[in-house]
Amino acid sequence: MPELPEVETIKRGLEKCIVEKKIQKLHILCEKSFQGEPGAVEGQKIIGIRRRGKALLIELSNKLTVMVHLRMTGQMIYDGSERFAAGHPDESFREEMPGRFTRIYADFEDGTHLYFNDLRKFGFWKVMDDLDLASDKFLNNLGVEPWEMKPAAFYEVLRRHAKAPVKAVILDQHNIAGVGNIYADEGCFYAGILPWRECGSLSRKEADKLLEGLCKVMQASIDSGGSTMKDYVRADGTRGNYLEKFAQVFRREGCECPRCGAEILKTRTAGRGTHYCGGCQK
DNA sequence: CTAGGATCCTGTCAGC
DNA sequence: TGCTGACAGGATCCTA
Repeated sequence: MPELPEVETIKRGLEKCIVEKKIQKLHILCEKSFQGEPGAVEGQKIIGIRRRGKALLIELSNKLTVMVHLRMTGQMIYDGSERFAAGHPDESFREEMPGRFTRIYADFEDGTHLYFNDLRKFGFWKVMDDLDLASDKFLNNLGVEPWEMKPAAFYEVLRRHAKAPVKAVILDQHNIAGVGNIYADEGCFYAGILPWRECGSLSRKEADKLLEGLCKVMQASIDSGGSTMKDYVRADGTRGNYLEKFAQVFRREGCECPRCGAEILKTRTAGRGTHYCGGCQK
């Protein structure tokens, strides 16, 4: 599940691989995954890559931007002298490209390729001009990046959604950008808060700690992006390891809590699998 | 305005 | 073995 740190990792990886390269041809293998005219992209040079929340924005020499959203199972794979892949952590990036799950791919002028794989077809590429960008609903309604969120503003958000569970509110991209299921659980664990607590029941101190936790777990994951990337790049297909390295509760049900030793449990909150420690989260 | 559930898609896995 | 249903979880849409 690509969340903010995974998308940032892709951005940093692709910056080194595809900036300054010219797109020769774009292959659309799944119509649903691509919005726009492939012809508007072909012949263009990639001049920069930005990220906003979980969205990747690839800027082209003709002023158009390709917005890429990986949703749940998207992967970006660059195949040059070596292979860089990041996004949804499964093994399909090791396969021959284009593969079973390749929905779009680009041929660069220098003979290298960029593949977009997406098992469940929820992700997309969308060609946009300045007007589209300025009026885009997703981008316009997106909350601020976690590290730009002021503690007072975060507390305000929680007051506004006083009856909703904490986890639902931090997952909502309108409230804060980039948090997904993994970092929502990890942030709640950091703050010692049960994810289904009503937002209105949090003290200012708890709210501050939650915001701090979200920033810290995501920053730690971004900082390890280099090693994650390296793992993905290897031809032997070793899996990226941010979950093993950093997750305290996510997919750890049945394990011992690293903080208090109680058992990590799993339940459902806000319609999602939710991992928590019954011992030290209140 | 908010809260909560259904929806989109496809592969994997548990249970019979 | 082969079927069925639950599950995965980002964002949008719909209803109350």
